[in-house]
Amino acid sequence: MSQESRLPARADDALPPYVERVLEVAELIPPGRVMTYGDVAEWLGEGGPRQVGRAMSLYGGAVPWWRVVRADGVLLPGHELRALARYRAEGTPLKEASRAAEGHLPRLDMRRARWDGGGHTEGHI
DNA sequence: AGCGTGACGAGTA
DNA sequence: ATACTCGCCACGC
Repeated sequence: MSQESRLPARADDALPPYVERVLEVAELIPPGRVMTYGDVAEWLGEGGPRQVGRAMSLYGGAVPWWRVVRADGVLLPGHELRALARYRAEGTPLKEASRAAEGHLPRLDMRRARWDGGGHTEGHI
């Protein structure tokens, strides 16, 4: 046929395959732990941190988005307080801001909070 | 087709 | 700790 029959594809049905994979990984992260965008990308074996970030920004609302974070532990801009409430409720390791940095929110203690998918690495869904 | 932008990351100064 | 550069890749204009 002349046109690649580019079907309209109902936007409310299936998300892009890559996005679905990203969201699944996000759901695997246990409470109290986090994974960086780069970790998720590496775990999937495809895409990069920015692609994971894009997927999360557009569709992350359906999963525990606060468990997918930046590698430097900075809280998600625009959602700092919402994320912080989650971390405190889950007991996620935080690094309190120093006195001198008053006004700054705490950052995640990546050394302790980072989760590598331990135990899950066999199935990858 | 180029160019700017972004829920990134690592490196350097 | 802050600022800036580069590499990365999908999107929108």
